[in-house]
Amino acid sequence: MINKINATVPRRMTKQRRVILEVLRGMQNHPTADELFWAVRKRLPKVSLGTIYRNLDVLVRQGLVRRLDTTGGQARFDGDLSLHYHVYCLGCGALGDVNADAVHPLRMPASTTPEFVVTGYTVEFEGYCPACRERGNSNEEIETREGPWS
Amino acid sequence: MINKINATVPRRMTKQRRVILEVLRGMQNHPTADELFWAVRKRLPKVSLGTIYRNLDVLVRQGLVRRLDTTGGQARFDGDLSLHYHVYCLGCGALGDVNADAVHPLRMPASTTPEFVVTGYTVEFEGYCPACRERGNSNEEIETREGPWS
DNA sequence: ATCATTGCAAATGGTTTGCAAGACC
DNA sequence: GGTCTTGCAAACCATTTGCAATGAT
Repeated sequence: MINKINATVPRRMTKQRRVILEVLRGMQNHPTADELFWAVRKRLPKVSLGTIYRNLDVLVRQGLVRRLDTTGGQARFDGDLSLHYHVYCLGCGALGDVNADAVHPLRMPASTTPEFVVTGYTVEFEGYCPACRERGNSNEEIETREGPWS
Repeated sequence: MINKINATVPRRMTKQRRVILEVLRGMQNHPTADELFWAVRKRLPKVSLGTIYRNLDVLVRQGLVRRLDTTGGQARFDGDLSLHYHVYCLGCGALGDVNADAVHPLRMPASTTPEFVVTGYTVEFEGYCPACRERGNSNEEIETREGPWS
């Protein structure tokens, strides 16, 4: 979906790179780099976290992996390249998937302050995952919002 | 816009807290904690960065300040509580404002995977600010996206 | 043979926290 | 006066980076 790639992307395929991609594709949890690290370690007991980060960066630049800069600090990674959105769990930080056709596309705003060239947008839904929904309904209070927010 | 607040929020008003809020309200740049720190330092030469962070946290919990978890890692803060959205500059990380009525409200998705209770959403536009637009058009290539993305 | 890539460890950078002294109500 | 808050510094945590050794083409 990215039309132009600015720099040359490494193409060499190492064992680590291949396994990282395979393991990521086999997970549906949108793992953090650290979660992926431990998953990959089961197959390559000597991989280092730095290798995970470096390869994720390469794979993102190759367009084989999506980096999700979700709420909550840690980046998450997605091997599913199809267009879809995500729901962030306000209770535990878990991510869920939202089908693309459930979301009406937004028009680019005609003007901004100051005047940006607007080229795209990001949408992230939020709410509570099945587990946190139960916890939330019993002990804690769930914040609800009256309208859209940013 | 938040209906329930879960914990007791400190109410004591210190000089630092007041000045931090005043300075933030006087800025339109959506400063990072560090930028705000230096701005506040001009008035309170002895404030520490920790105090900035602690007070921003309190002010956010009091509902007097919005924390913006934008792309790019660093949190940014907004003293403007009115409903509006933001544009992120892919070139330099600057933030601009998008008027609320330029954005058609989204419906909450009926179902997600797994089944979340969806309570809200976040929208962030992206593009290039006036300064980076010039730079981008000359030297570097600007990535454009065919459709919405998340 | 060349040069990207690895593992390791140290460095980075934003944010948080422990603590004793000081300020608010 | 009691407790919240401050300044300072150290701690934290996710991520990045320098380097000599290793691996892919």
